[in-house]
Amino acid sequence: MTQLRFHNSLTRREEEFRPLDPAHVKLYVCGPTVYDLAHLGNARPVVVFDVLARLLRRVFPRVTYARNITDVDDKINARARESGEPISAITARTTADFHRDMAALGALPPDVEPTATGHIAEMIALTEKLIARGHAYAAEGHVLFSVGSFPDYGKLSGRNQEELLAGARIDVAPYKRDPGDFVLWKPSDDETPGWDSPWGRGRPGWHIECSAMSWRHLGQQFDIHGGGADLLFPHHENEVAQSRAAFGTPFMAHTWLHNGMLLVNGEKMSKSLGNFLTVQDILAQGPWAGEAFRLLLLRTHYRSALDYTEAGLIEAKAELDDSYAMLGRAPAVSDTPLITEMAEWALEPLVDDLNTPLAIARLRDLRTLENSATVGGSAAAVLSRIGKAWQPVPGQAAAAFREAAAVLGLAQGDPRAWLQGGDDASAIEAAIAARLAARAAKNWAEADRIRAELLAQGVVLEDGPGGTTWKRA
RNA sequence: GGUCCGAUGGCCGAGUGGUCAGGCACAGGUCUGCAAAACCUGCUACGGCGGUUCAAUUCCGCCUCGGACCUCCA
Repeated sequence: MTQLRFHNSLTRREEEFRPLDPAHVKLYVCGPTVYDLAHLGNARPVVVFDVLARLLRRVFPRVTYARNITDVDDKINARARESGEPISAITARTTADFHRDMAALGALPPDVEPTATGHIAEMIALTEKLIARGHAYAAEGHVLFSVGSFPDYGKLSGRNQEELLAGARIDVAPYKRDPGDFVLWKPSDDETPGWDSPWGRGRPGWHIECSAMSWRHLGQQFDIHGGGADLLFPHHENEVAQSRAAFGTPFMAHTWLHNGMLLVNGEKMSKSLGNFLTVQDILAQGPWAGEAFRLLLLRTHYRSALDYTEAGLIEAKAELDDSYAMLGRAPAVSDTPLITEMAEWALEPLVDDLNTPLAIARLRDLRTLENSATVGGSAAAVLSRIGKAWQPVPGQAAAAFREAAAVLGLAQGDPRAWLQGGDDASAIEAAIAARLAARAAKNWAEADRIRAELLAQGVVLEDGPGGTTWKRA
């Protein structure tokens, strides 16, 4: 079995991944708070952990991937007050938008997608456990987690409690015993969503929901917990404290993975800064944009910061154009050990902390191998560089490319649809036929005029030995 | 102020104690009626200063710059 390695935020080291149960791997990722359209930064963990889930499914017999929907939150309440739109309408619409946007980025749905409002009972149960074990206390209608009761608090984010307080930009609520204590449950007035609880009508704090939902769907302890690096503290730190303190366990998730931030113009994209681009903004650029953005995300290692640029998106599109063109040329072939070997080679970098940039580079090598086989040329340079003696016949490297790219969720579409999709193409075909006639008559001026005319319409012609093909620019 | 991360060629972006990343752009070539596409070739980089070492872009220290986090944040 393939040995995966991940950089574990908990230990700050790369380590071998050993599932608690190799027959059933469990993954939890923090999902969106549904009050507004997903921005580019929201998309990064979705795409990154989608690749992780695909990889895990390839390696292990069973994987459960849980990603929550946070549908109770004060930002949602605030949005409802501003707009007058009912909360349930906001969350339902935003959830649907989220699903649509993530599907456009090629992200498969998680196996389970629990909602916070669907797990109020579990949150209350967890809070009761924490009170019973002396890790939480009720005060003025609130229930607070007592960080002083949990010695390991700060271990995940690598800080001690004194440090946390030193530069804290917070007003400490008077009912807190310790400034670091955080809310598990808080009271709701009549205008605010609330549920009956042992502490009166109220609503959960932010962090408790993930502890409750991961517990319900994955158990007290599970393999991997993922999310954005900005969630490391306080969100994940608090989750760990809640879950471990409630269950008396030595860890919550064994491995913690955090994706780096997506920047725009060198600055973190965030709703509070107002400098965010939505996934919709990207998708509006064309039917190619979702997959191009996915490729853009995966061309940078998940733990690094990624500075989004328009030029990068265009470059990603061009790369997909080339890949689909290659796939479109390649003949269909039956499976062979060589195809499997080439695909495995391309995917090999993923086992080392999800090195998608290197896997993509290898995909490009497979593309070159295919092109040299089908279009013509020498594969010697590539084979020499990668130290392989492969001699694929036309179609084989393309098949390996497809198989490997599937794990990245890329290049799975119909090449013809990618290159020639859009409006009715009959006029283009007619123009090409007219040009072929002109060429046959050696009327180069007319042939070139037609070609220029099509180019002005965004149609690029390519004359090959098998005839003239075209694609939209 | 505290904690952490990063700095690679015109741009993007892997990786490594000593032989190659890769892509884009650019230049030349093969092919083509000319192009385009494809293939080939070139473009020999690792922020600064010290240290360890036979050898440092890679390890260590300091510095500079950038970014993230310090209870809204993916």
